Amino acid sequence: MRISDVIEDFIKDMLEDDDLAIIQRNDLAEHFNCVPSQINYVISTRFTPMQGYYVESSRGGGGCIKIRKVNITHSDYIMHIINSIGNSITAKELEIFVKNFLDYNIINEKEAKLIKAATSDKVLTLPKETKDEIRARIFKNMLINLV
Amino acid sequence: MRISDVIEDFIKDMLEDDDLAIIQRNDLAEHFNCVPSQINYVISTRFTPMQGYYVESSRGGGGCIKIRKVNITHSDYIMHIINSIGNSITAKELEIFVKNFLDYNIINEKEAKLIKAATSDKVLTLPKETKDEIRARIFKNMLINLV
DNA sequence: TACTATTAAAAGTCAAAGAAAGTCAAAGTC
DNA sequence: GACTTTGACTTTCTTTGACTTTTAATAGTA
Repeated sequence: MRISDVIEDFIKDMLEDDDLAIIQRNDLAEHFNCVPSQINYVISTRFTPMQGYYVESSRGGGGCIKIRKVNITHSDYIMHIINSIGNSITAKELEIFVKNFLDYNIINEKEAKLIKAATSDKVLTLPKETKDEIRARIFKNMLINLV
Repeated sequence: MRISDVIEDFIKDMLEDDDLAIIQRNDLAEHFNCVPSQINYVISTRFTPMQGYYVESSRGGGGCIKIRKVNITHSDYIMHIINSIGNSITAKELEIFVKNFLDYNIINEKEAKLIKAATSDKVLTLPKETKDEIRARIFKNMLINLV
């Protein structure tokens, strides 16, 4: 079994007990006898937002990595939408999605406002193509966090 | 838990009871078994005016440090923050603001998540400078929509 | 008593050392 | 060829401590 898989399982076991796993990168690396950056590798390949995890970390003395499992419930619809969005989206297209979410009570008015605020054309002062790409990234990431 | 966090919590607990906390640097340092300048570090990173605190101090015999929590309305607070943000902000700086909004119940967990999701480094795949600028624009626009 | 000088008790500053985590590309595996 | 492992190097944040500055308290003096 690959070391990455072992570490993955270890963290997932932690998340069984509690839906917040707090690890210290160096300790964990030492525990599994691997280099610290291996932990980064595991996290970046197995604990991505798309896979339903939310990761935070802090450096410096006492620093650590916090991994949360985001609860997947009425999320199938959202996941479906996320998957259907390519790597680029216009403000108009996005608005239609948001309207649908509102209709289906997946989000409330305030959340709708926030999404539009974060993705509006006014705010993303970038060349057209980059703009639509960044907008897609922002939108998807916000949606994942609504799951 | 880091000693800085413990001290931060200790002072914030004091501020729960009364919105003026008076401490003596050396006593506090001794109480937490750290060097006195650690207290300065905590104050300068966690009790800044930007974070809604007002700090006064006096030296010499009987000297002390007084920390006040400044209480303004939510919308004033948000406007104040918006005005204080330049045209560029890092993810870390933004996170501190969001943490404070949460502490003051200006936003809820879900909204905090949305803000972070929309402004995270991972999402804004742009050169450092542009990234911080776009982040500031997104953040401000989201905040305006919270007022 | 009032005024000055001294002392000691605070708090402030700043940079070095230490403790994490992050990045990225080369090397290794399957 | 794609995924994994490794390690050197970077960045960020915290802790520590030596040194500085300010000022209340106290002692000394006219």
